[in-house]
Amino acid sequence: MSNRRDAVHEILRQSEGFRSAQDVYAEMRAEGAKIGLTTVYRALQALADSGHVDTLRTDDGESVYRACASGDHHHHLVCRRCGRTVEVAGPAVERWAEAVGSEHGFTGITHTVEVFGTCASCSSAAAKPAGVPSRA
Amino acid sequence: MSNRRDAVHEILRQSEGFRSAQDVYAEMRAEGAKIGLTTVYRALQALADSGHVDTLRTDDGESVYRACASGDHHHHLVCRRCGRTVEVAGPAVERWAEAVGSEHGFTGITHTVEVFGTCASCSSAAAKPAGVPSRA
DNA sequence: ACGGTTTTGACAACCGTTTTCATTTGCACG
DNA sequence: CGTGCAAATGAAAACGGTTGTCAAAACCGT
Ligand SMILES: [Zn+2]
Ligand SMILES: [Zn+2]
Ligand SMILES: [Zn+2]
Ligand SMILES: [Zn+2]
Repeated sequence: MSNRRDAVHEILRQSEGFRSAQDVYAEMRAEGAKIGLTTVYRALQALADSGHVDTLRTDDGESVYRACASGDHHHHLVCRRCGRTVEVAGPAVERWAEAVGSEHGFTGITHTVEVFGTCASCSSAAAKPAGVPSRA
Repeated sequence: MSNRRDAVHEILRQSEGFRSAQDVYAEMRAEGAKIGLTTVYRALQALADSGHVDTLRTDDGESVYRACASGDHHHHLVCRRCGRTVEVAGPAVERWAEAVGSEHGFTGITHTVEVFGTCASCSSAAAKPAGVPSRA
């Protein structure tokens, strides 16, 4: 439908990790795109609602978004340094969550699972000189 | 050390689920306690830093806190209706997170895991008349 | 071209949280 | 008891991400 929406989606597709709304907005403006911050927020929300992008909250309360390859339910292993993210499936976790829920009489179980760490290139860069910039 | 800090801690101890800073502040004022919102925020942060309370972010970005019985690492199964929370251990999840991390060359693995659902009393109350208030 | 609908975006309002900073409190020492 | 000093407190202002407002702009079928 919306041209803007696709533009935002495209930015996410070209990104390696999760991006914030302001982040995406800044990049689009830098590229000369004529778009408003409000529209970026709306696009991201729409994409998230329609399940086209995954979203999560950073520790400091910022919402970040990512266009994931898999449309199926999955989780994320994200580098806390550079943001690089890999999608991971966790059948074991899915079962565990379901089990622990019903075990206590809870229904309609959902869960949030995120794994953080320092990726190989970042941890090797850390030991030596200054590393590559951040965000991919 | 601080008298205020303990007072805040106490409120959390008496609570069944996670509470927000403003939430705690409101209750303390209602009880006639003379305390400022700033201090509540500081107390909660200190308690969280020292590991005396667990904290997590709600979907709408609010930080909430809870005084948990177990000092060991654990996760939470929280009723999305009334907020009632039960602490759950998940050795399987711990292992899985660690495995999936190192599998991809990540180090210093940490993780966030929360399980949500509707508790037994809430789901039975939902089917019939109007339910009990919220928060405990 | 034309009315009606949808989308857009500059700007202001929101709201939880953090900072600031002047005041109060707690405590050791004389 | 004073006095001095450092930590704690809290009212109010600043912050920052997000959402709401509303008038202008882009679309679209006719
Ligand atoms: Zn994903
Ligand atoms: Zn899952
Ligand atoms: Zn806990
Ligand atoms: Zn764990």
